[in-house]
Amino acid sequence: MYTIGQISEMFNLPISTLRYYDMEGLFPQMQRQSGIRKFSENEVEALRVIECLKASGLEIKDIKQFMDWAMQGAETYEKRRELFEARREVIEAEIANLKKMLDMVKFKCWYYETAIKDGNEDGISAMLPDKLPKDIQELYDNAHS
Amino acid sequence: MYTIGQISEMFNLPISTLRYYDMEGLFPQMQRQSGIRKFSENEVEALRVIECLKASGLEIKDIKQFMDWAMQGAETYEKRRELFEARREVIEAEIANLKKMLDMVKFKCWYYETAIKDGNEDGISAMLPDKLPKDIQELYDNAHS
DNA sequence: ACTTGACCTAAAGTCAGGTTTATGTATTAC
DNA sequence: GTAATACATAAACCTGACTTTAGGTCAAGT
Repeated sequence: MYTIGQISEMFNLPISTLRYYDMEGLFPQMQRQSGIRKFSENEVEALRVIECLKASGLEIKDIKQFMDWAMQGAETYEKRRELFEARREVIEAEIANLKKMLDMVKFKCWYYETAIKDGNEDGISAMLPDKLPKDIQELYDNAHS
Repeated sequence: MYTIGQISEMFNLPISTLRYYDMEGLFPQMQRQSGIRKFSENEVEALRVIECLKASGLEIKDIKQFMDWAMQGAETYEKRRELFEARREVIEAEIANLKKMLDMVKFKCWYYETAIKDGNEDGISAMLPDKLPKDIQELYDNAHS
């Protein structure tokens, strides 16, 4: 069992955020001891799920919906499975997009390194759009596709 | 040269968002023809950079800062290089985090598939935390590390 | 001529996701 | 006994990133 302060340190989240999540109903199982929140393994796991659903772009109210389903037991297994299947696709798409963004960023790193070396962007401009060094060309093409 | 409507379709962004970006100073080079915005290749590339910096978590005002640097020419190459190096680290960290979240989501997909098959969560509970099927155990361990 | 559609601005409005403030309680440290 | 620390609540406040509204210009089609 943990206090809100301990959980705040464990997850590196402000106490105010944890209380806000609680108010929004994200810890439907949480117990209290004379008014004080008691976070158990149950809530720790809930927080891991919250972070994961948040990372997938889900809104707080939809995370609450999931918590509500979890309280309803076996009859909502299918809904919960569908939710995670959908989040899986969203996260996979997001990773793919970030990889593309990363290639753009890597290209720009090379771009400015080269501009610093040359003192100007003229040499680079002359190589655009398809006469870049092979590995850089790949980054550029991927970032501009 | 493109109109705001064409750019809106190209990037799948609302016209209002493009005008908002312009108001925030993200297209410092943009020309106008009797009041009407003319997006050139320059602005198209700016927008690609905007999307990439946004994806890396940069705020609009910091993207404007970058655009201001770009207007100042060669003297800000180093600042711009440092910015992209920093964004690179942020994006790499974000991809790593999303991969972890993805493992949690995959674990949960298996969890509910199994719960649906079994009609309850008892069998799964009995396998936790370290007697899961090998491939699932890997997902679980990664998601809980 | 007049309607339609695409553009324009300035200003107000919206929304999610917290954070801060003001006030109070309960336990521990000296 | 009193000061510090950690907890509590309700309600107000804040921020970033848009979006909507209200009003206007301008060119093309019928």
